[in-house]
Amino acid sequence: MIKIADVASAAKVSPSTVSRALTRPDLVARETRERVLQAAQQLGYQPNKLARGLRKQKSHLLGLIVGDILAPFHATLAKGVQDAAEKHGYMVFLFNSDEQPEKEARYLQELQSHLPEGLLIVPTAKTRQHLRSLYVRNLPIIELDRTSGTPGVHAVLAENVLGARKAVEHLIQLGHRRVGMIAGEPVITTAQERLEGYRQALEQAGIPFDERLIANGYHKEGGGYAAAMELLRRPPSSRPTALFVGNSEMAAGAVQAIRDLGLRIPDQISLVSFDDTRWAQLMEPALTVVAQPAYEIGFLACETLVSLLQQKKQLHSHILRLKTRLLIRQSTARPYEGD
Amino acid sequence: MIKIADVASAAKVSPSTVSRALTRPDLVARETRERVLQAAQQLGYQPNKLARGLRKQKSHLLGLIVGDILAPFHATLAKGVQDAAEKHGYMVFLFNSDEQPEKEARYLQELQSHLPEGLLIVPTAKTRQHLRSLYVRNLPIIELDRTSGTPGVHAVLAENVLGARKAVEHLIQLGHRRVGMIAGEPVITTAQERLEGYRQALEQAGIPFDERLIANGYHKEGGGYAAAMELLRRPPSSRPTALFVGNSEMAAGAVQAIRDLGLRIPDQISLVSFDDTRWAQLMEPALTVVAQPAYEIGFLACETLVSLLQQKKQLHSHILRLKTRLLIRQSTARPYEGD
DNA sequence: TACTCTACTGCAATCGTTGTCAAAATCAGA
DNA sequence: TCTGATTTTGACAACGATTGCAGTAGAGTA
Repeated sequence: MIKIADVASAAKVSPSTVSRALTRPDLVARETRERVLQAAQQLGYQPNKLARGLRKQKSHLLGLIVGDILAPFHATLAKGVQDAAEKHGYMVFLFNSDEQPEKEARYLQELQSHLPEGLLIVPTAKTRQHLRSLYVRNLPIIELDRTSGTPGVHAVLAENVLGARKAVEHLIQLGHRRVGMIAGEPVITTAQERLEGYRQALEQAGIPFDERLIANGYHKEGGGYAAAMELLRRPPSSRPTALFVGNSEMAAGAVQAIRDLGLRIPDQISLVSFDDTRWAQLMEPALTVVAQPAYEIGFLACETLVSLLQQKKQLHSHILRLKTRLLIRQSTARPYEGD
Repeated sequence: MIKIADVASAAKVSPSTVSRALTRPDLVARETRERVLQAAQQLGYQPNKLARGLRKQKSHLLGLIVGDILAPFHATLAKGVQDAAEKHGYMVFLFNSDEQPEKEARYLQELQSHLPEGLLIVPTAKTRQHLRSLYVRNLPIIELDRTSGTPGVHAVLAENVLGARKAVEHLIQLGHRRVGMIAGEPVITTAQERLEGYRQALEQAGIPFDERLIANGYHKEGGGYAAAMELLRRPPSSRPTALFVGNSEMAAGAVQAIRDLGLRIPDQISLVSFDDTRWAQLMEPALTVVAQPAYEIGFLACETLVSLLQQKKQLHSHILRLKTRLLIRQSTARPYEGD
C-alpha cells in the first residue's frame, strides 16, 4: 500500500505538503501541487482511511441498522440511505437487527468502535435504552419508519394513521361492516399508529370497535398466517368480510391462510395491506395496498442526517412524515353477504 | 470516548498491561487482569477500531459488493454473508454495484482504503480488470454467483448448466418442442451457463437449436418484458409454447407481458424461471422455478473466505458449485396445441 | 546468602495522516 | 538594496492501540 511518505519522496516534498496538496490545494503553490498530484496519481496513492479517521477523529462513516434486509421494505430503505450517502461522499455500515434487541445492542457497540459520524436506525423494542447508553458521545441519530421515543432524536416516518384510515375507509365505503385487522407487534409505533387509523375509520363511520376483530401477527409472515386463520375460521356470521393487514410480511401469510381455507379474494373476503411489493402486484387478484415511500424515507433520512452533520447546528428533535398512497387494485370488493 | 489510558489509570497499571489483559489475558497476572477487566467494564471501554486497525494493519472487515440489494437473490446472498461473518467476528461493508462497472470500480477503491481483509463480490462485466489493479495487495477474493475469470480467485456458484437443463427437460417431457428462452446479459457467466443448459437439454432430446427462440432480457424486469413480448407476439404457429427465463427479475417482466397479451398460464404458455421468490410462490398459478441456494452461497463464500484468512494458506483457486432444485408448481403443463 | 530463572509489567516506538508552529522563500514598496 | 508582509514549506507532535525489549520482583536453587 502506497503511503503519503512515498508520494512525498517521489515529488520531493515533505509529507505535510502532500497532505495539504490533496486536501486543501489552495494552500500549496501551483507548481508543487501539480507535481504532488501527478506523483500521487502515478503511484496510485489512496489515503488510508483508518489513519485519517484516527487523526481527525471522524470516519466519514454512517451506521445503518435495519430490521431485516430480506424484507423488501427494509431493503428499499437501505437503498435510499445508501444512495443519499454516496451523493455526499459518506460510506454506510449496514446491519440487520433481525428485529432482535440483543443483536441491535451488539451492533450498536460494534458500530461505535468505528467512530461513525451519524446513525440511522429502524428501532426495535429496546432501542430507547440502547441509545441512552451511547448518547454521551452526542452522535446524531435519525430513526426510520418507527420511533423509539428517545428524546432529541430525529425521525422520518410514514403517515401511518392516515394511511390506515384511508384503507379502512375504502373497505367501509364498499359496504363492509365487520373489518378485521391483523396488527403488528404492539410495542412498535407503526403497529400502534395503524391500529389507531383503523379505529378512527370505524369511529367516523359509526361502527363500534370490536376487540375480537383484531389479531396480532407480530410483523411476521407466520404470525400473519396464524392471525388470519384465527379470524377467518369463525362461522360466516361473525367472520370479518374484509381484512386490513399491517404490513406485507403478514399479508403474505394472510394470503396463504385464505387460500388454505379455500376462500376467494375478493368475493368472499376483501384484503388490503400496508406496503406495496412485487408480489402484491403480481398475485391474482392484484392486492390493494397502502404504498409507503420507502426509498424516499431512507433517502430523506440520510439527507437530513448529512445536513445535520454539515451545518453542525443541532436543530432539536424533528419528525418528518411522508405521505402514503392507497392503490386500489383487485383484492377489495363489496362484501359477499348483504349488509 | 473512553480510551485505553483511562482504563489504565483507573486500574493503576500501564496502557500496555490493559491492552494485554484484554487481548492476551494469559500474559498478565490473574489479580491484575481482574482489576483491569473490571475497570474496563465499569468505564464502558470500547477499543477504538481505527487505532487498532492502523497499528495491526488489519481491520477485521470484509468487503461485499452485490449487484442490487433490492433483488431478493442478492439480498439473500448478503444475508448469508453477514450471518457467516458475524459468526466469526468479522464486519461486512456492503455495497451495490447496481451492475454498473464504474460504480464497482469506485466502491472497490473506497473499500481498499479501509483495509479490508477480504473481498466478496458478485462480479460485473469489468470486474476482471478492476481486480487486476488491486491484486497487488494480495487480498483474498471470493466471487459469488458468477465468475469474472480472474486467475487465483475463488468462487461459490450454483450449478447453472444442470439447473437450466433440468428445467428445459421438464418442459420437453411435458411435450413442448418450441421452447423459448429469455436469457440474461451475455457477458455474465450465469447467463452463458444457463443458455448452455438449455442447449444441452434440446440436443439431448434431438430438438434442433433455433436462434430465433432466444431473446435477451439483460437480467432486468423491463428487458424480460420486452423479450417476452418479442417472442410471444409471433403467430401461434411459430410462437414458443413454453418459456424458460434466466432469472426472477426478467420473469416478473415476462409474467406482465404474458398478461398484457392475454395469454393464460399454463394453458397457452408454460413458464419456468430461475430463482425462487415470494411472488413466484404467491402468484396464480404458482411459478415453477429452479431454486438456487442463495443464502448458502453467501454463507459458504464467507466461510471459505474466513478460513482462507485464518489458515493463511492460500489454497489455489477453487470453485464451489452448489446444487439447484427444480420446484414444479402450476405454471407448466402440456402444450396447448397437439404436438 | 548469592545467584538464576521465571513471571509480570512498563517504556518507547510504531501504524499513516493531519494540524500547529516556525522557518524559509518570495514579493512589494520605499 | 533593504524591510516588512505574505506565501509556501517542513519539522514535529499528536490520534489510540499494540508489541519488542528491557527491567523488576519474587521464587527457587545451590
